[in-house]
Amino acid sequence: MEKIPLYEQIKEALLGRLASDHWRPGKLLPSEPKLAEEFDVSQGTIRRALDDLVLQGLLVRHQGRGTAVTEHTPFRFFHLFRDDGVRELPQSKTLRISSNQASRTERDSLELASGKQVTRILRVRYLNLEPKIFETICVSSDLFPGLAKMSARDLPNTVYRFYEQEFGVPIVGKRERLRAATATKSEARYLHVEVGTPLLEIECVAYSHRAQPIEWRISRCLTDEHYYCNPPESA
Amino acid sequence: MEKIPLYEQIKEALLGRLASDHWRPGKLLPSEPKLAEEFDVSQGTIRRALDDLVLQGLLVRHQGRGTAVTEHTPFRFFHLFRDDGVRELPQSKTLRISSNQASRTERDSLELASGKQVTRILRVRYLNLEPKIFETICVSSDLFPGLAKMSARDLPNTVYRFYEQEFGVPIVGKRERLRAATATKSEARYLHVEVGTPLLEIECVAYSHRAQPIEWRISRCLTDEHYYCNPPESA
DNA sequence: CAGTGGTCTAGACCACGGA
DNA sequence: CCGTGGTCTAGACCACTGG
Repeated sequence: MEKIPLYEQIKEALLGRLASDHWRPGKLLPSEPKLAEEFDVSQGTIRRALDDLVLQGLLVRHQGRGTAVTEHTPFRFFHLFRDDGVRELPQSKTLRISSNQASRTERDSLELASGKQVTRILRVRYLNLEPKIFETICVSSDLFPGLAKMSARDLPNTVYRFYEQEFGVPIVGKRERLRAATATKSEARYLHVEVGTPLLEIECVAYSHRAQPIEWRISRCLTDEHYYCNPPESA
Repeated sequence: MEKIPLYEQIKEALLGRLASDHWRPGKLLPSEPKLAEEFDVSQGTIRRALDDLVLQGLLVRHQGRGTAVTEHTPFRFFHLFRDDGVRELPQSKTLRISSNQASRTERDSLELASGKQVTRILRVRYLNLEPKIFETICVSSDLFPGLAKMSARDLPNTVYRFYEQEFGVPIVGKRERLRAATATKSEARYLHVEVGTPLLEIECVAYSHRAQPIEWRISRCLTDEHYYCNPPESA
């Protein structure tokens, strides 16, 4: 019936260990010969599986050292660049954390059953000390218990690392949809611009292993001094 | 001194043949054993080189048939989707083709020496019969001789295929920068909207083999019924 | 130095496509 | 049916990292 290649099965098995906190980011995996022995396949087959995961960005190889779980750099999923090409680390100020029943759109994006609760985060992000991004984040309350009761003050700048360390939920990919929009009254106030100023709207679903949607986010960005780049530049 | 892997050298050699019109899109390459014999390496090394080129999107494999040069689908580099997720083929109306000395920005984007000539194309693109994109295209006149003297009527809908077939210049990759903007008076007229309507600006450099920049393009898009997607969806 | 991943080989068997 | 690419093996040698 099934003719799934060995290396695919091994990828699945490794994904399982990555999904559970079996291996933490930065940690070295067993060496290729070890894995080959464990799965009872040749080293070449292990390499094929690892190569795929490296390509997906989940693993990093270092000749002479070993293969490690990728550490999240804050830039990994941040696609805004300053006009001169430099990437800046955004500072975030959380405005509000609240919890409520998921809307239709939220349920669709996060693949939730109707009636489920979501936690929403509202925040402003600063680039070079100026407010540039107005952001709404939405996650399933089930996956992030206690998040709704946190103080806005305690939420870190970059939440993906936080998701992983506090809730054991790794973000490994995302899908973004972009549109042009204009600033609402509230956005205009927070971003220090006039109502109607053009904004770049980034609607984004972040995924964990096996394409499970974790976070739905809408970022509305001032692009007077920055641009969104695809694919991300090296610098 | 040199420690370039064999498969990298082979990739280079194959790229050379792809760049010259040695092999045309859709054409089958020699089989792996043939190539292995020709380059005097093992089949595994050939596979490694081909795998890389497939990953770059230059080649396509078909089990039982062979390895072929990728044919350009009009969608390959078109990232706009209708709100319901469907991709439409844009219709284009060319407004003007002209030739002039390259500006500073154009020289930088296309890596041209100062004083070089460029050919500019101005056009409007339609989605579902409605004008949605106002586009400026800029290419080196040296690479596209005679293009400036063409009639706007004779320019096809999708130019990348045209570049390749008429001028032997294949487009294999691009880099896009996105910003939010507002419609100028001229854009407003062509797109049937009011001045100040928000537009998604896509500034894009298209590359040929070995990262040679070929085309610089600015598309200003109405995103009232469409969105830009990264990464591109399957559908 | 021992152990890691990086490259390369020579072979095997299988799944698929076309004549 | 043969030739194609797809998977898998077992082993070689090299380059790099760390102690």
